[in-house]
Amino acid sequence: MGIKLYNTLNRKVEEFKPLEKGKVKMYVCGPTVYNYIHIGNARPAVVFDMVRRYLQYRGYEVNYISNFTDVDDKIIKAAEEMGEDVQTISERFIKAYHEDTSALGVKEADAHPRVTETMPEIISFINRLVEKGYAYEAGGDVYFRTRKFKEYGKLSHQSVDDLQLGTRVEVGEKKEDPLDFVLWKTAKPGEIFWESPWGNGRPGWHIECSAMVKKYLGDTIDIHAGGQDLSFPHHENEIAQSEALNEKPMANYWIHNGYINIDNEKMSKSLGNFILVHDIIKKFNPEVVRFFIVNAHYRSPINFSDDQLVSAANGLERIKTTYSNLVHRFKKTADLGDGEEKWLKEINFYHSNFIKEMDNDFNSANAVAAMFDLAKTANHYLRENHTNKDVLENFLKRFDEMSFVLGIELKETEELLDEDIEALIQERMDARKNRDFARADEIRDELKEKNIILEDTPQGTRWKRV
RNA sequence: GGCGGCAUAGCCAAGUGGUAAGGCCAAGGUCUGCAAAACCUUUAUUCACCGGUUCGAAUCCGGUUGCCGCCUCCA
Repeated sequence: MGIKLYNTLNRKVEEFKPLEKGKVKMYVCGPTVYNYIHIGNARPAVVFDMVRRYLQYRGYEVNYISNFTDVDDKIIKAAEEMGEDVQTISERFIKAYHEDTSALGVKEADAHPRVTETMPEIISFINRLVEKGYAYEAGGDVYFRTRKFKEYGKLSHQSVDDLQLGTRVEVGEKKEDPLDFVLWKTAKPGEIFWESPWGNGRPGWHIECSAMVKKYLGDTIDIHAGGQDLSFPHHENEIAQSEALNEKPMANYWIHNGYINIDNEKMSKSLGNFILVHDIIKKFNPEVVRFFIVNAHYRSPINFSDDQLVSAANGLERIKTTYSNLVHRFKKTADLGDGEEKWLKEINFYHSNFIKEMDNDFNSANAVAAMFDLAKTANHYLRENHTNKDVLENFLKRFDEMSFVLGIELKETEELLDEDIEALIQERMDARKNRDFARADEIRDELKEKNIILEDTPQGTRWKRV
């Protein structure tokens, strides 16, 4: 049994077969950097990071590329408004992007190419499209001749004639056909520009991804990913550009994540109903935000609200508590418990459920359910008077694997107690032995004020910071 | 107008032909010196509605209603 995934190209769940055995070439469309990212932008970063982690966990070597659009109309506009130059703006928000996504447990891509650093490849790409007759220059702009690419619409399953009905034709348009889209835009006076065979200008939005994919991964890649709203026109245009030039499929699998909604409406900048990652992680632990995201299937729309995050926080806390209880017990256990086989079998059962669910189009919602099942089983085991180190270790190992794939850290940061606090815990233990519960409770309250929670167990008192 | 998605308990969310996962919240109980944590029990005879196919449907087909998205920048 291998990995299956839903391919937007044919709207079917198919078996994943990489181009090269054991290797995956993956490209994820990244952000235009003119603002902090909101939760909706964070979703693809998180879910495709999870996809990558899972592929790695399943033994694939993943080459993962994600771009930054660091020059385009919106950044130029933002630069004008803020009275700064384009590069200052994009640098600032690239840095912010890395801070926000890394807080959410997203690992860096193998490369984060930027438009401004890919200019020669972009220009050469356009040039070759012009040579092949797929593109034409018009008044300093260069356009892609959409109708010439016969398979246009194959990703979004639209026919060019239906598309045309919805296309707005602007006054003064230089295009031969309303469906044509821009590859190179001539610079207006005062705007940032690069020199090209067609005069000073900058690339259109779609061409960068085609050029970057070719540069970093080659003509055909395994997985191309992005938000659902990119499937048209962005990904459709990428396909047209790349396949017109390379005459090979651009990607074998196209995967798209669903939206994050607020009150059942798409979170978007224009509606003004967005929540910045930057802000929400001041209110909630970032891993709670990540847990909330992976708790749903990546293609389902999810509604975002504080209540949902509270619910996610409580659920995550349960798993983390179980994990630290396992660690505590592991440290205290020296004896051997009975019935290893039975427990190992259960651990194995839930672990293979986890794999089975992730194999099935990365169904992390069910994978998380398997993790909860494992937690329940672990809690059952922890009620045993005698535990076996081997069994405890197996629980921990499986939790570690799941936590790697989902990108949720279960390990507590090792913080040593101050000597004073250590002494207080010891004093309380003595007081309890002497049945001086008033003093014992006093100490517990005192520590609670310092955000240290004590829990008494047959194996001694364990503590945690909250 | 074209293309597509969704509707499952108080809330969230899996399940796409075999008799409703999981989480949160709530109530009761067990354990505990008291707590905490945990465990147990209870919580949808039912999956928007109406028909149909089938031995059998939340799942397939037809229709109805409501909500959402893409077709223009958007993750």
